Parts: sequence; structure tokens; C-alpha cells
Amino acid sequence: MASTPSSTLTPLYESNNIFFNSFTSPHNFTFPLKLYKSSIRTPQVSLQGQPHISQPNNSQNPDRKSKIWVNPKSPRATELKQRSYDFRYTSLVKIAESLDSCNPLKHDVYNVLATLGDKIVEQDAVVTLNNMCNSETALLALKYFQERLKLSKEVIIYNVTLKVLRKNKDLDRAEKVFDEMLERGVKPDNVTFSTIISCARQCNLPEKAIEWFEKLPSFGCEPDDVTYSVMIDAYGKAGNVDMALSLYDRARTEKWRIDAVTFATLIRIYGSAGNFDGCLNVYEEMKALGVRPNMTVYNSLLDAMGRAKRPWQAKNIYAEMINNGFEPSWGTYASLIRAYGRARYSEDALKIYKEMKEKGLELSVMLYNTLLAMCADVGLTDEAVNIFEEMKSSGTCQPDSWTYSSLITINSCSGKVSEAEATLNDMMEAGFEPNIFVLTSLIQCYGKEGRTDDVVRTFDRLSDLGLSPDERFTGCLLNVLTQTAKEDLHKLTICLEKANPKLGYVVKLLVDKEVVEEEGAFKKNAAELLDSVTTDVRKAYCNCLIDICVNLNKLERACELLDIGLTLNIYTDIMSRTETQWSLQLKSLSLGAALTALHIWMSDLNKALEDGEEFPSLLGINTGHGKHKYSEKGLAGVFESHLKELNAPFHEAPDKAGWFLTTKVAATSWLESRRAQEVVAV
DNA sequence: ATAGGGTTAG
Repeated sequence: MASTPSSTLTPLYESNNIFFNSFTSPHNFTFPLKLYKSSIRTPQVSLQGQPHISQPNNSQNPDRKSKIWVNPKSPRATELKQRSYDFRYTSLVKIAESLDSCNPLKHDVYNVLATLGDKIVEQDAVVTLNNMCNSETALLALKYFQERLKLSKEVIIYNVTLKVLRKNKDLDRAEKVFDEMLERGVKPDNVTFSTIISCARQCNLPEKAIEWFEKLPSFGCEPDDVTYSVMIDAYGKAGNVDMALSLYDRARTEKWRIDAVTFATLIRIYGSAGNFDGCLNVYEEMKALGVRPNMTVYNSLLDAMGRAKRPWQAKNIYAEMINNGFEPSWGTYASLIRAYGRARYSEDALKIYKEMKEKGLELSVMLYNTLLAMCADVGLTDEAVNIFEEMKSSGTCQPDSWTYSSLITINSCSGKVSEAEATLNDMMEAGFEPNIFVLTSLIQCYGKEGRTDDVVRTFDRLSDLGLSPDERFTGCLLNVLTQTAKEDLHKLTICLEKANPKLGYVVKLLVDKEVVEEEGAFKKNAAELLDSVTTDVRKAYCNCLIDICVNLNKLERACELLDIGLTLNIYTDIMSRTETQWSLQLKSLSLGAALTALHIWMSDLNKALEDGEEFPSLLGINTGHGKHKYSEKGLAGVFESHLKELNAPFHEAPDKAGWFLTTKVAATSWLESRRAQEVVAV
């Protein structure tokens, strides 16, 4: 075994939080509650009260009994016609509004419609129904028009009625209306089908949508571009990406004009299937076909890049969108906040937040939560407090358990135990039970303060609430062990055993002197354990276990764990060699794991030296810049002093943050002098 | 705006 002075490896108790945050980020958790939309969307603003529409006192008004003859083909005539149509349209919208709020009784509905007078035309029916939201009164209105009008295109008023039913997500009624159409001998067309199909899609019944699409040919209809687009969307929603794409292919070979909306649909499908390059390819293909992107395309792309955790691409697309003269919509901002928030682009996210406020756009709970979770991630305590205050005073949304979780996490991470406890009380007063996320944060919080008994109490609280520990919760507990004094470790080992017996056993082998270990049992069990947990927590578990070893001065065990980590590909590319440089990559390692890796790397260098291998011109250690807000010092800072203690000739590169470099000559002479010392020491 | 697609997501 080589000769790293192990005393320098010992005190790990406070600093390191490099792996800590993989547990505390609320966005890493799968929240078990399904949240529903808090309010129904307000209906469209009516045209009522727009001043330009009727101005009877205006002497310029051409609608007054004017004797001037106007050439019907002149632009002036077109304008007059337009005005008179605008006027008619406005009154029809008002009728539609009255019908929406009227009793669903034949008598009442007919009375409202009687105000239209006797000279109604087919288009009046279309406009009225098209502006309605109430299914029941719409069906009565449909009857009224059927009784009173000679309809030359009856299918159209059926189609607009179907739109009303779709607004209400009422597929049952839509299907009944369809049957009625057939009974009356009205032939459904593509509009009928696309409306019913999108209704089924919006009802979250994509199988139904497919069913309707499949019966389209039996009514003598050939799907057209819009029907394809709707179906592509429905297949995507049903998770049948292959069918969606093959429809797209079919639409393409049948030379349908594929417009921006369809491309946006395709981008959404690729995005929700996790194929983010697919999204970008569709976008390129679209541009190659000469289709100009619209807002939907941009918003879908931004959303996809957010899911892909590629905030820089979101940024580029947004810039392009602005350059092309588009005004960002609510959806644009929401996508950006999510993209930036998840990726911890805090400055960008906060800028968007500011812009939304300036424009008077309301944020949803989800968006507030995204911002708060981001603040928790990067340690923006003051901003989080501000955002929370603004959220409360917005009057439009109430904090939910996610909100409180983030706030508790923020307090916990900045070591504000009593504030965290107070926030938990607020949460319970607001009617939310503490959940696993909150308890996970609290465990971290107490652990960091060395309040082991409170950690144990919080651990027990979880099962009292009828919850069982998940991998993150257990991982946080394990992380607490890396910060706990030796004499308290046994209290936590008991908890660990309850949470995950295998993990408990592995830790016991490290901590408990009385456990008798069979030859190789530690390595075997540790490997089985790490293999049994999901990949997202493996590295964190391994890092923690190594830290515990390092704390307890069990360097051999630490090396065994690192070896397991390398074998299971938990750590990749830690040590690499090119012709010009040999590197040690420590970026995602905890301090203990990094020190262990350094130890192994130095042994390898020694061996290479012994074997007379040629060293490259440069040797480098990359610690990453370690700019994490919650840890006073990143890995870089700790490493710098550690390397000094070892008299190692590595020096931080001025132009490459987080890199410590040395030359062939310096490295060789350093290793040789260490070996000489070793001989003296023996 | 004036018969069919698009969302508000964790």
C-alpha cells in the first residue's frame, strides 16, 4: 500500500456538500400527488363595449340615412359591408353569451333566440353556436335553427355544435349528436371527424380517437391534412409514437400541405418521448420545406429543450424567435422558466420572472414552485423569500405542499433549523401533512447541525405517518452519517437497517467493531447493495460510503468501494490518458471519494514510474470549480490545501478553472522524492 | 374573430 498520510484524510465532518444536493433538489423527486387545474379558464373576452363598432351620433357614420351613392365594388363599399357585418357579429356574440347563461329549457332558449328576429340566415346560426360554451343550451339552439332555417349545409351547424361539446369535453354527447346527424341523413365530413377526434383526445381517450379515425373511410371520407394532424397528436398522446410518425410519413407521401401546427405536434411527440434530437430534426426539416415557424412551434421546442435539460438551446431558440418578430406568450415564458429553472440557470430564470411580472402575467403555482425549487438548488435564499412573498400577495395562487417543501429545503440547506421548523408548522397549519420530501430535508438539516436525536426522531416520524423510506430519503440519512461524530453513529445505523437492511449491514461492517466479518464479505455486500439501488442514487450512495470509510480512517475499504464504483460504471472516466496529458477527473466525486481516487492515481503513477513508462508532458487534476452556494469551499479549495500538504507540484491553472496542472519533470521528481522519504521512514 | 388542429407542463 502506498503512503498517503492518512491523517490528512480524516476530518470530513463539515465541509462537503457536493453530493448532498442530488438528494435535496425537489425537482428530482417524483411527487406522488396528482394536481388538478385550480381554475377553469375564463371564457373569451367578448366584443361587447368595443367603441369603434357602433357610433350612431358620429356625423361621419356612413350607416346613417345617407343619400350618397356608393359604388358597390369600391373599397368604400367593402368597408361598409365589413362594418355592417361587424355589427351583426357583435350582436350574435351577445346572443351566444345570453344563451350560455340561460336555463337549459326550450322556452328560455327560444326566447333569447327570438330577439334575432325573423330574418335569420344560416351564417347567424353558425356564428352564434360557434361562440357558445354551454352544451345543453347549444343543443336547444341547434334545434331552433333547424326548425326555422332552410339549411343548405346542415353539416356545418352540426360541426360547430360539436365544437361546443368539445369545449365541455363531452364525448358522450358528441357521439349522440353524430348519431342524430346520420338519422337526419346529414353526411359527416372531415371537419366532423377531426372535431370528434380532437374531443376524444382532449378527454384523454386517445384509443377512442383512434377508433373514430379508423371508421372515417366507411363514411366515404379520406383524411386530409388537418385530420392527419389531429390524429398524429392523438397517437402521440396515446404513446404510440410509431403510428404518429408513420401517419406523418403518409401525409408527406400523399403530398398534403404540412403546416406549422403539425410540425409543432411532431415536436411535442418527440419531446414527450424523450427524443430531443428528433425535435430539432423535425424543426430543421420544417424549415427546409419552407414552412415558417409559428408560436406553437417555438413553444414546443422551448418546452422540449427544457425537458432535455439543454437550457442553452432553449436560449438560442428564444433569441431566434424574438429575432423573427414574435412576441413571447405565457407558454413561452413558462417553458423558459422551466428550462432555466431545472438547469439552474438562475439569472436567466429570474430575468424571465421579472419580465412576466412587468407584463402583468400571472404565474401558476407550478411556475412559482419551479422558481422556488431552483432557488433551493442554488442557494438563493433571499430571492426565494421574495418570490414566496410575491406569490402570497399575488392573490391568485395558494402555496401547496411543493411550495412548502422547497422553502423547508432552503432553510434546511442554509442551516436555519428553527426557520425550517417554523415553515413546517406553517405547512401543517395550511392543511398539509409533512411529506417524505419535507422529512428528507429536515433530516439533512438536523444532520448538518449534529442533532442526531432529532434525525432519529424525524426518521421515526416517517413511519408514523404511514410512509416508508425511499432511496433518496435513505440516501440523505446515509449522508448524515458522513457528518456525524463516531460515538453517535450507532444510533443512525439502527435507522439505516430499518430503511434498507443490506445498506445497514454494509455500514455496520464499517462502524461496528463487534460485527464479525467473513473474508470478503464487505466488498461482496457493498457491490450487491450498489447494484440493487437505482442508477440515480448509486453514485451518491457510493460517495457517502467512501466518505464514511475515510472518516473512520479505513482507507482500504474506501479503495474497495472506489473499485466497485469503477467496475459498476458508477464512476466513469476518472482516470484517463492521452499522449500529451494524463488526467484525474474528480468532478462528481465527494471529497472522500476524490481523495481516495487521488490516492489510487498516485499509486498508478508510482507504478508507471517504476516500470519506466514515459510520462506525458502534462499531468492534470480536475476538481471542477465547485461553486456550490451551500458549501463554503468547493472541492477545489479543499484540494488545493491537500495538494500543498503532500508537497505536490500541481498548481491551479489560471485559464482553466478547477484544473490543477503539473509538468512531466515536476511530477517525476516529486514522486521520486516521496519514494526516497518512504525508504527513510521504513 | 366569421365551421376543423395548438394547452397549463412537475
